[in-house]
Amino acid sequence: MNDNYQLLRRHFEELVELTDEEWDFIRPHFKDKKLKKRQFLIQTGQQVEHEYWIIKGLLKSYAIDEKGNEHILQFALEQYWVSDYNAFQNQQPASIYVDCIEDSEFFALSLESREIICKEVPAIANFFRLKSNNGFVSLQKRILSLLTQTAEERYHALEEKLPHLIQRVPKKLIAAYLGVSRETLSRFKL
Amino acid sequence: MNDNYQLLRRHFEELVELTDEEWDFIRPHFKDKKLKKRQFLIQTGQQVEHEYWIIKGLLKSYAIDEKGNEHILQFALEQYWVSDYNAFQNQQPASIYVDCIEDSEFFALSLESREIICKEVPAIANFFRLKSNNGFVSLQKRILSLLTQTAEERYHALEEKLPHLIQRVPKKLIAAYLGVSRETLSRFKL
DNA sequence: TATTTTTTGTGACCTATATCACACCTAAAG
DNA sequence: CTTTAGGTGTGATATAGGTCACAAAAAATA
Repeated sequence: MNDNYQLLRRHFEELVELTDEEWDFIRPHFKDKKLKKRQFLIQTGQQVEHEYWIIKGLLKSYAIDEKGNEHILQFALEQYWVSDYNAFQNQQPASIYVDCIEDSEFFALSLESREIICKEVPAIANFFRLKSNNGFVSLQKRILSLLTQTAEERYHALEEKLPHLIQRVPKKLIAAYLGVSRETLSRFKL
Repeated sequence: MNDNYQLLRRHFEELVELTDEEWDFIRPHFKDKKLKKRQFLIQTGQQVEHEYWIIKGLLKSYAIDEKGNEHILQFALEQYWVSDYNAFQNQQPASIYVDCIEDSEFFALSLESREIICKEVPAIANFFRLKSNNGFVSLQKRILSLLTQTAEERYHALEEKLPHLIQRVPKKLIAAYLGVSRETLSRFKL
């Protein structure tokens, strides 16, 4: 339990420095939460009061289109942050789902808590700024991959980037992430 | 000229509050720059020392694939920020191009300047954090549109979001942004 | 104005990927 | 164990969209 907070502190310290006093101030703002496989962290229409840092487990954030097809925005692994950021930041009803692919454990941070710790501890504001910048860059890369690569090339790129993930989740979810049908995905590989 | 700085100040003040002293501190970090149509702001391989706030004009940021096709990441209009953020933040060689679709004018902010003003003026750190969060959310929406919509649906969505833009740039650039060939784009519309 | 370059439309044809249908297999649940 | 629900592979066929080719229109430049 305590170890998990240590993990979180180290996560912050990958990008910024924190004094013990600063850490003591921010630590209580993170609330532990656990969910089992197939349980929802966020559902469309709901208010989104938190963002979550994943201690253990695996989740997916996704939208469902009119035809009922699932389209995955993000696979969220250990040490990742996840939420419906549009809903969270702009305090609007959620427009995506987030649920657990495996039993998972997180730290929940509310919007008020985030604003408080960002205000009181400039290093944390910087952490979130840098984190968000990195997230922005990752999404740009994904957009370029959707614009420039074939589904098969995207599959191989993912295989290279997160080899572990492909073993860990059903192929149909990989397909829903890559933007290709399960059948077509099953026809490439090798 | 002075007016442009006023515009920038107002742009910051859409998200955060600034005192006159804070503004006087940050203002000199923004350097005026102008380019004409077809000139490059950033080219692949170059070091990227600045991000830019657009006072006037229109630019595109894009990648070129092996077949020589252009894929547009962003159209950057007045009041938008643009750079190769991966290259800028991680101080790596640029992997995209940014050039002017129209004669343009910007304020350039160096990475050092950004870090200085973020450190000295917490409101500015917050501004960039919020801005980056919003950018992240926009890119997520674009990814979802690429995953869930047909090219024609994406065209109509863009038409609705930025009607003005469609008049302002050649259709082949709209096609390069939507991820569709110019011929196919020319076949929908109405 | 004349001339070159860029943009746009449209036909003919091709290809990646979607969809539907079914069989098999594996893993969880009773 | 046995049963049920997911997960996976593969054929047959349909379709959105790509590619190539050419001509007309519009815009930039001389």
